[in-house]
Amino acid sequence: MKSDKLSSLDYAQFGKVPLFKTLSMDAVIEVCRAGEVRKVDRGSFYFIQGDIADQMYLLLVGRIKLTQLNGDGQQILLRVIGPYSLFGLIVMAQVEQYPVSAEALEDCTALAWTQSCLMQFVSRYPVFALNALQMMALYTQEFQERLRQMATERVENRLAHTLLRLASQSGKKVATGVLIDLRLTRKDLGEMTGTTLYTVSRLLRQWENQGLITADREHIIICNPHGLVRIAEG
Amino acid sequence: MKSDKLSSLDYAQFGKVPLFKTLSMDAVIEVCRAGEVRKVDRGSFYFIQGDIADQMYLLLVGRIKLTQLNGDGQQILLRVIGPYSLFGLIVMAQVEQYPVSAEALEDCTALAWTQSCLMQFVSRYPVFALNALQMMALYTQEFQERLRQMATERVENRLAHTLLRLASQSGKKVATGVLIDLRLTRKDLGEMTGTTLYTVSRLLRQWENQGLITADREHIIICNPHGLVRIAEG
DNA sequence: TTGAATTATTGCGCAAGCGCAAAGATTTCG
DNA sequence: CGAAATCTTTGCGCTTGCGCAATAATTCAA
Repeated sequence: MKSDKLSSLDYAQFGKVPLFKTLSMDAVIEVCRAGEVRKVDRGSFYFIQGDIADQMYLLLVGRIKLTQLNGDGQQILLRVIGPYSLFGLIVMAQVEQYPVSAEALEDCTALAWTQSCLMQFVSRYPVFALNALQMMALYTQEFQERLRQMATERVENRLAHTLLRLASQSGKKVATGVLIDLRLTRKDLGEMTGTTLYTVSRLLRQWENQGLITADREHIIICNPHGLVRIAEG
Repeated sequence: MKSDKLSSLDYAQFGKVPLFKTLSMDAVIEVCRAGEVRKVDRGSFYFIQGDIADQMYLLLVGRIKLTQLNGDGQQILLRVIGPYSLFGLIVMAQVEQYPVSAEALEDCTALAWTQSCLMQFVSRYPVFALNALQMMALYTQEFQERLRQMATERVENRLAHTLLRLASQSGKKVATGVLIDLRLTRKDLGEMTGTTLYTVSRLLRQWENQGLITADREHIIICNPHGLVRIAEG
């Protein structure tokens, strides 16, 4: 991992990061100046599940995949994030180890802060801790909800929910619908939904035949969101 | 729900609540004095999923079941808590609505604080927010883990995990093993594990025949934790 | 450009576990 | 105490969706 000091960046974007909410622009600039720039090549990891949790990151360029392994090598994909998203937030909660792995899907650039650095900012700007709490609460809610879906809903409902969530988190409007441009494989979608790549392939094909989506190899376009919602809701 | 002011209680116990970690005993007493005592009968609710989230609670007496519903009335059981556990922590994160329901399994007594009251304590004792963040991070981790288990493991593994988790959270040592004394029904266990009461019944019976557990109607005793771990790990 | 690697599709058989039904056990409450 | 309610067990048939295998399509790298 190469590292550097931050030189000149578009500070306007930083203000929109939820962790910095209600901070003055001066404070935001001060915080960002204190971060180290860290670059990681495609396929490499910012951290691996079980590593000592010592740094929190703000992604500037690229895409990151957050995954969790179990004992026998099976993994689930928890989320895929893009620029101006935080990862490793757990560091603010003073947890010992990262509970997930963060893999660069493309060549990535991120800002990194150490735990002690973050704690200094917390004592100077107390709203920092409350913002972090708010973000963590949203994660808890999301995972509770996904857990409930996993426990009570069938694969087709869950996959439809996954597509809709991805579309709302990072979908782009195009002529024929909403494009999910995350280069997710059938295996990735299976790991997000709790099923196999075979079942994902069969369902996507079926929905494509029904005109609900266009499932090109890596670009999925949702043509009929309403129809997909009906499937998601059972 | 009847309510009252706190009169005389065993303050020593309050010090052990994780949210109050590193607070002076004087501060703990001040915080607890500010809470209102709220009693709820067995079968009633402190709050229901979707209610405006206006109060955080510290359970003093009884047991509370936290559940989440989905659209068609199916529910999952997220956790069962006992005395000196917090619930409704989400209020500190300034989230609009409770994402779960809190049902009294027995006649219960709890201390309740309003959001504005909590925010005052946060500004006076900044470590409050960090402690809340830490607790919320532990929840996130637990739900991530349960999500992964739900997605990748089979029912028998998950049920064994559930029993082991319950034993470690609230098990009591008895002559023949570790007693889980939460009066959980087969349906409750099914809702925690993501399966049906039938499958729970069959598995418990099977494990009882193998001498791993004693599954009385409402008391489950784990006689052979090691054997159960082997099942949990596959 | 060509061969290797990765990803997607689809047929097929099978196992896990769902869920109805019926009977029995235990608890609750008037 | 006795009736109603709740909880548990177990047989049985059936559905979901897993997962191997073979093939095809696409991408990557040299």
